[in-house]
Amino acid sequence: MADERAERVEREEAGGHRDADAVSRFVESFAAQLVEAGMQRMPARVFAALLSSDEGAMTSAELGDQLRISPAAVSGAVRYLAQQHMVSREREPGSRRERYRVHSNQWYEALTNRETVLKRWEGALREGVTSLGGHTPAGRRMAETLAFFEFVDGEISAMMERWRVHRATVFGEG
Amino acid sequence: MADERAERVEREEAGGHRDADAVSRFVESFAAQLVEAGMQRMPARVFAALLSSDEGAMTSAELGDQLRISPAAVSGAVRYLAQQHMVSREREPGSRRERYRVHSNQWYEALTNRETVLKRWEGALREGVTSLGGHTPAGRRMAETLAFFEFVDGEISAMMERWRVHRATVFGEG
DNA sequence: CCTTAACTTCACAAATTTCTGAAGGAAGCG
DNA sequence: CGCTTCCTTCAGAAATTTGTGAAGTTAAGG
Repeated sequence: MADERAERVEREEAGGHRDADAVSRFVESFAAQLVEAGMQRMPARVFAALLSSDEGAMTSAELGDQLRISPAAVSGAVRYLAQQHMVSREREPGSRRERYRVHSNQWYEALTNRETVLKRWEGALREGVTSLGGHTPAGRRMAETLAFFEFVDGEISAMMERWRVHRATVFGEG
Repeated sequence: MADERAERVEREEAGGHRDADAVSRFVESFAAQLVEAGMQRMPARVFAALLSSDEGAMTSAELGDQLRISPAAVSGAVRYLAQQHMVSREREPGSRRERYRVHSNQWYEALTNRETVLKRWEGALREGVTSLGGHTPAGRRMAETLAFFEFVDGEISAMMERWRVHRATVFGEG
């Protein structure tokens, strides 16, 4: 308790004016939602931290410090997030430091771009239709499910296009 | 190996004309996709088995037999699936047996009806906007993300309506 | 070049999750 | 009303996952 308070004061003296406790509470609660949705704990926490940073970017050390986790944990989490295209890595030229950035409006596009996932589901279902036979009840059910995913696939890009328009009108061309 | 073959012959003699091996391969590969998407293993396997059954329904015993799992495992998996509205339970009147059914065209509606999830995300984000302050860069990023989820929320029901129309034209009013 | 800072990888300990066997009901059937 | 069948619950063994410390790698800076 005393430690946390001391740390918070220290950080605020360093120039920030944010309520570190409130931010931390948000980070943990948002991360919890992500975890419940299937994301691993560390990636979720790291992502939430980046999302709630003013820069939209943090260094490995900052992440480890705020989340109280080891450099190894940061490394693993960031590798995962980068693979999922939810963050990108930046090298500050002339430094060994790396910054991890969440591209505010690109990350949820990545979320919907689970295209990879959808495509794999479709592949598995297609295989199912083949092995069950399109004339069997099970095969027909499978074919319908497949059609649904294909439909969703097609709809999503249209939806994202509408979102970009909507976003531009509300938030301006960011 | 010999066991598997014997079992398959046995099942086919029992009246089925399906290639049990092929079905099983599909069940496992589709379940694997579901697992990768965050579902627990047993629910995923049970669900895949139901989906690929001709009836679209199986008893607890049939599930345990096909998947080689204990009644306890079936029970747990089915409870989870029922909570998620992905299967429903049926009591054959005058029997202690219970059948678990996947309503072919309702389960993926349940998938998109992760409304609950979306709403919770929105709640967490709203909290984030409040604690970060709408005037800070982080707060603005958060607000935009929130707007995205609200947008998606609204779009999904429209999309599902279009799907129902599309489905009716392709598969008939099933 | 050598030093040092920063990130990564790896092996392992700890925590968590998963599945089972066994015991405990509920509900049909005689 | 007791027997039997089926389902559920529960405690615990087994497997998996998770996060750490320590060693290794890369690249900047003197």
